[in-house]
This record gives sequence, C-alpha cells and structure tokens, in this order.
Amino acid sequence: MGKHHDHQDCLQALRPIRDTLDVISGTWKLQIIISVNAGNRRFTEIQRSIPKLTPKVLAKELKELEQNGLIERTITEGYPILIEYFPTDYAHTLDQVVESLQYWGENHRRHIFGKDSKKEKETK
Amino acid sequence: MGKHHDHQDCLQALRPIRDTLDVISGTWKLQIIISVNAGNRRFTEIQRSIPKLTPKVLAKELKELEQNGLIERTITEGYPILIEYFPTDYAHTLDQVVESLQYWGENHRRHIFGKDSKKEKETK
DNA sequence: CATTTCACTATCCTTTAGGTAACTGCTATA
DNA sequence: TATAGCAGTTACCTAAAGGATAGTGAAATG
Repeated sequence: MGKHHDHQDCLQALRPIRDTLDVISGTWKLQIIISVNAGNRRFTEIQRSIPKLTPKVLAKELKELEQNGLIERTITEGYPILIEYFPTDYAHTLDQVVESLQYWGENHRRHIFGKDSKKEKETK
Repeated sequence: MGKHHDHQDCLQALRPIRDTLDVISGTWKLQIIISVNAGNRRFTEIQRSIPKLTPKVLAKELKELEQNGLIERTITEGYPILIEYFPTDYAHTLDQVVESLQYWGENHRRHIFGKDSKKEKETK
C-alpha cells in the first residue's frame, strides 16, 4: 500500500536476510574465510591459524562454506594426495555485506559506550 | 603490510562484525523491529502480529532491542498504566545493513539454485 | 621399526536458543 | 461475582551449536 516501502516488503525481505545470516553467522565461518583468503590452504594449516578451532568443527564448516560457493576444495592426486582449500571469486561478493556489518558495529559501539560510559562490555 | 587491506585488518574487523550480528540475528529480532515499525505498540499486539512468538521470548527480545537502542519502552501513568514500544530513529541506521543482507541473500539464491537446479531448498 | 603428519571421523558432553504450559497481580467488563 | 485482558514471569524441556578427547588409515621421516 505504501508507495515505496510497506510492511509486506519488509516481511518478504526476511527470507533472503535469513539466508545470508545462515551463510555467514556462527563463531567460525568468517574467521575461516579470512584464513583461507590470507593464504592458508591445508586443513591443518587453517586449523592452526585459528586458536581453539577443533578439527570436527572445522570439517563441518568447510563443507558448508564449500556448498555455499565461498571456498573450493581441490584434490591433487599424487603421493601423498594433496587436499587444498581455495577462496573463490564469488566469496568477494560478500565484501559489501561484511563492510556494512563492520561499519555498523563500529558505530554501534560508539553509540552505546561513547558518551554514556556507565557500562563496560567485554572486549574479548 | 599490504597497503590497503591486510590480514590484520580482517581480524580486527571481526569484533564489530560479531557485535552487529549479535544485535540483529536470532529468529525474532528483525521480525519484532518490523512489527513495531509497522505500528504495533503494545506487548500483546506485537505478540499477536508474529505467529508462534511466545511471551517469554518476546519479553527477552524486547529487553535486548531496548538495550541496543533499537526500540523504546514507554510507561504512561494512568488507570490502567499504559506500556508501549516505539521504534527509534537510531533503528534506521540499520537500513543499509539490512538492505545489503537482503540483496546478497537474493543473489545467493539465484547463484546456488539458478542454473544448476539439481538441489532444491525448503522455501518455507 | 617407532614416531609423526595429514585429513579427517567418532563419541561424549556442555551451553545456548528457543518452545510449552502454567501462573502472577492488576484492571475492566458482563 | 465471574471472566477476560494486559504485561509479563516461572519452571521445565528440547534441539542445535559447539567443545573435549580419542582414534582412523595412509604415507613420510628418523
């Protein structure tokens, strides 16, 4: 009913928004993407680059990231077999999303803790 | 070390990104914001506008949204006392974030299911 | 021959998000 | 007086995410 932006639009926007959040949220997904982008290719290399990340969780996350086209798993035959993970071009389509999340988060921290410094939040 | 965008930058970006995701993710937060923006003000009114949302969860989410400055809770003395929830101006700073999540999600659905229609995902 | 590395998998456990159902004190309405 | 609405709270339960620990088979290294 509204000319540009009504309630139904908002509700219909929820599905793609949920999809995006499912793809990038969770404790490890963005960290893994960053690690692979930084040049880590092998399973144990990625694992060692991210403190506290266990192999069980890494294996699961890598599968999901691969299914979503954000990384590529390659097998190079030979002795021994070589398994590597690479960033995809498609992963860069996330850049604007990540940037806007980062920007808002930085501003929000100022908004909440800036003037009114009653509360402190764990910086960890 | 990179001129514009190195690994350290990426890691430092994680904290604000996590903050933003904490504020908006979860099953209900965006739906509640939409409902309040659409004009629902009273607790039960908001609850009725969102199917399957229970009072326990709504109470918890409203507190968090209020702490994050995204809605405002007002008490109007009188008989009976009137409690209302209002959208804040600050909530609109989320617009670009939400828009980029929506846009990426729409594109991703095409990317994954567009050409290669082997898999189908629940549309529910 | 023993140990280590690689890429994982298997089992079990804890934490957190969220759901179910009932109930509270208060006021309003029939 | 009985019932219903408002704005929640309480106690209990389930499912999913993630952590801890150990083990797998193959190959490489000492």
